[in-house]
Amino acid sequence: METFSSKSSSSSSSDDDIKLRRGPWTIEEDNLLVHYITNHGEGLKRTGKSCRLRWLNYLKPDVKRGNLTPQEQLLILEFHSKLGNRWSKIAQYLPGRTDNEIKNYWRTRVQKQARNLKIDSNSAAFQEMIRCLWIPRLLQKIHSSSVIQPSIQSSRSTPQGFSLEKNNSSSSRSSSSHSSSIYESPNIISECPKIPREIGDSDLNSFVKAHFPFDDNSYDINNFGQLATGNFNDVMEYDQMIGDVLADSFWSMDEFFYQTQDMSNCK
DNA sequence: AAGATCCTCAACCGCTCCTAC
DNA sequence: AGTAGGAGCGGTTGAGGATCT
Repeated sequence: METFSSKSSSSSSSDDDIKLRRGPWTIEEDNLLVHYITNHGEGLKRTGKSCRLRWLNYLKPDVKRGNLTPQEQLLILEFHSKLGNRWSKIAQYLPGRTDNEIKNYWRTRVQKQARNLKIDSNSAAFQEMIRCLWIPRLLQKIHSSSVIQPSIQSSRSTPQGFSLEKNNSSSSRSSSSHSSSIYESPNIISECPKIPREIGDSDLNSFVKAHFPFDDNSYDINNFGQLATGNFNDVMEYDQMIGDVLADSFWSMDEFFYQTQDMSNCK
């Protein structure tokens, strides 16, 4: 009897995955293994576990390298809010990205911002900040790059049919049977508090306290930057003003802080 | 220029779950 | 039903590169 496991690996779970064989080894498999060891030797002084990890996280041909795109960052934020620290689950929605990579991104980028703000990254307040500040900015960034490079489209899809790229056509979006909530997210912008353009640090302090009631009020408003010197409907205008300095594929909240500081300098 | 500090990310650890026997 | 072993997962570590002083 031969059995197959449909249990997904950390890096992939699409329907066309090669099914892992389980159960007793067949003569053919034994011969294949003997042939392989005869030709290549036992070789490495590594455990199977270590080899597996090296393959999945680094050597596998479809592993993507390089910085996460704004789209990918958006997906991570979105799915983390739904799934929590279930990295392998989140990785299923980012083809070519490993659970390890996503986990590292969350710890080194997202949690870093929470530390800067002196708030708990698991707190409702931080989640709200991501929803109201970070995600809308990523959406604006994605939108502005799709204007610059409208040809960027991909048929690549995630296990549940989420398109990784923003669909420029509202009609085609509405025709999809799997419309992703992520790209409905621009509504977040209107749902979230508008931050007055002309606002001093002390006013900003009050504003943030009013709209983002942190558990710990000792957050450092200086690290929050001049974040609130405009509202988010102005971001595209700002992007045009400073040129396409964000044309590269990576964008982080750090840059967000720097940009907003620059923006206030330009006034 | 050099030492200190920070940051990133690949790899390891230990636990849980699943499967074969 | 119980046990052993392997796979997969999330948390953590540490080497090495980057940046700061």
